[in-house]
Amino acid sequence: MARVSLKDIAKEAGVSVTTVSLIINNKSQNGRISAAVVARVNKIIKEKNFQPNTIARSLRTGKSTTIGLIVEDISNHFFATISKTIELVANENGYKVIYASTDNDNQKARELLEMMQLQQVEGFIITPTIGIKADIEELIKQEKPVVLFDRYFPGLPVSYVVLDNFKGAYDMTSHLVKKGYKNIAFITIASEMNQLQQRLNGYEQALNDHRLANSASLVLEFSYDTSREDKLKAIKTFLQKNKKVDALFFSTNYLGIIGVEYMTNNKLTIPKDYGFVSFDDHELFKFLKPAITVVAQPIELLATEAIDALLTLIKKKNMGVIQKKIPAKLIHRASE
Amino acid sequence: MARVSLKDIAKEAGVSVTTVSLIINNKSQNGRISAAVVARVNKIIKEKNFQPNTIARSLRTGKSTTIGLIVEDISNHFFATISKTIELVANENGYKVIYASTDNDNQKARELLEMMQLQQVEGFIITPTIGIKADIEELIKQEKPVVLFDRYFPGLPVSYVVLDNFKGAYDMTSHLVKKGYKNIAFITIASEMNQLQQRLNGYEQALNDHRLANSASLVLEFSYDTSREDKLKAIKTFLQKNKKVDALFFSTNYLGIIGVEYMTNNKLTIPKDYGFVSFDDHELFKFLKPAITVVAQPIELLATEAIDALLTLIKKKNMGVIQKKIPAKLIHRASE
DNA sequence: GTGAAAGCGCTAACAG
DNA sequence: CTGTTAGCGCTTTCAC
Repeated sequence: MARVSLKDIAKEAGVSVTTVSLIINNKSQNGRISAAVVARVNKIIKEKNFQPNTIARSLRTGKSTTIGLIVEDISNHFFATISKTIELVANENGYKVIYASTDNDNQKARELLEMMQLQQVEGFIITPTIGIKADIEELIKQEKPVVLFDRYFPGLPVSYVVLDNFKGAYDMTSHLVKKGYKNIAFITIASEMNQLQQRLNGYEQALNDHRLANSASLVLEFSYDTSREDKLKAIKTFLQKNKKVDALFFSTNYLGIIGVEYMTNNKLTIPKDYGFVSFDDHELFKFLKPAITVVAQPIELLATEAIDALLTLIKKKNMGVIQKKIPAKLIHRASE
Repeated sequence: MARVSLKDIAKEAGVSVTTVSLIINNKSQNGRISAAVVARVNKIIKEKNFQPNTIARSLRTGKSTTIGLIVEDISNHFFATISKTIELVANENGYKVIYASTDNDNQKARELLEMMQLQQVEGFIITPTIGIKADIEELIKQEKPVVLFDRYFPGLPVSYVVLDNFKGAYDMTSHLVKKGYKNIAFITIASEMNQLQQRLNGYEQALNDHRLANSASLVLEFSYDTSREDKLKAIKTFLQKNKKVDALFFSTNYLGIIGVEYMTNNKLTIPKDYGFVSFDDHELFKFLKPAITVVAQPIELLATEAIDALLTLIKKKNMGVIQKKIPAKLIHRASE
């Protein structure tokens, strides 16, 4: 059951390899090849179960029909779901996807980029780490199709598909204000990554627009590597110092989960003691009683926008720049 | 900045392509090439930033250094985590991985298999659906390295790495018996998939061995597509009919979660009203008060065993069969 | 309408 | 120690 090659088919059919190649690539159109030959060749292809060798074809055409997907962490629900959609759409369009996780490590990100270029991927979808800006610029210079995902480098003329973090935080904060909360605390991570920064901005802007005091003390910032226990303690201290706080807005779901833990530990109830909302949805938030109101990312949409953008970049060689901010979705439940 | 080829390097260095090829493949060993030449060529390679074209190499050698990973659903935490480890180990060994999800659909599984063969993957790790047994057999006949994952076809001489579901359920049930529970209910899905079947078997065997009545009525079986609401109702009916039940053993985590919901809805407390354990761990189980005791899958271990198995199958052409059942891990928390 | 032949970039006999 | 050369399987130009 050795692999049959195009040549075998040609021999069997008594035609040249050219003819067979034209037929399998549907270039037999405009009457180039006689219908009879097409039929005969196709029959033999079926019989012998011939499948063109993708690698040879790639070598010849210079296209690998492979795209590279680099995410922060594929084992994370958000990225896993994203990947699934991307893979699906890519497959539908005849592309394979090879993927890898950076774990937010610049060095690893760079290595992965290199590995994928070696593999001659035709384009990239990348969740960039802070340190690979230069590498991305290099990619662009080489006219490789690239779309950044989840975060981007403001100012860089590179395509991206990200959530509109500012507006998401802005809307949720406004919602809280309208509900009557007067002292909304924002609990976040101090991060160079612009998504979190923009969530903070959205929160502050909303407070300003509603003429509520935007005292810095209502923002609690952790550093990235603060332990769970320390966060719990910090929340306690923060809340004891700021007794007027009546609502808690967590900037990510894993922070929100710690918040939930704080509430249970201290026998506090939602929303009686504090209005409680979080950025990013999570299984747990739906499950809790009361369920937690969140500003959620439209995961499917983000994924299709990203892969669509990449596919159009690959198709049209004119290398435009596609930059999209996708609106977040407020999901009202019962925690505020 | 056009790609430089091996030929360019050879010309630049004033040597033949063979020499360069030998050098980049580290076959310059046993004194074949003079150290001086090696140094010179390497220098030029660095300068020109030459990277061998993987596709050409694949075409020539017949090896794609790509493996295919087919899981049930990459957006599921279990498979996502598995994938991450597999990808990591594969990369370390110079392999790329292309992946896809079957969503438990036979047709889709078959298409993915075909797509990946087209891509000339060197081996497969597959979470099989019920209906692709024949396709797997075909793969084996063609001597393609294959390792089945998570489930397998008993009797088929195909490599696999799966959890020891029987023993996991057996041990948990025994543990419950030893704790003094007399009427342990087992809540599961009626499925053709042998993992769940074996969990049930483990439960029943343990009861028999401990000479506890194994009346069929202590097993509650849902069909795969029963809705959440219907499951909740069915649990209620079941428990009303079987008042003596004192412990609940759920056969998967998503069933366990519904179980938790049932408990909260009905103001039942764990473990006072019912001892409560589940197969498969979950974020929620760790978080709850009391936290739920589970029999967990050692995810990392399963993944490394699977990729290791595949890699050794690829390496040694003698096509052995590697079949492993990995022991599950009882995680004692406070729910029983 | 169809075929001959070149060549994508690389590896590996084989020759010297 | 190093070079010549024949392909891997396919697409594509050009010729008939």
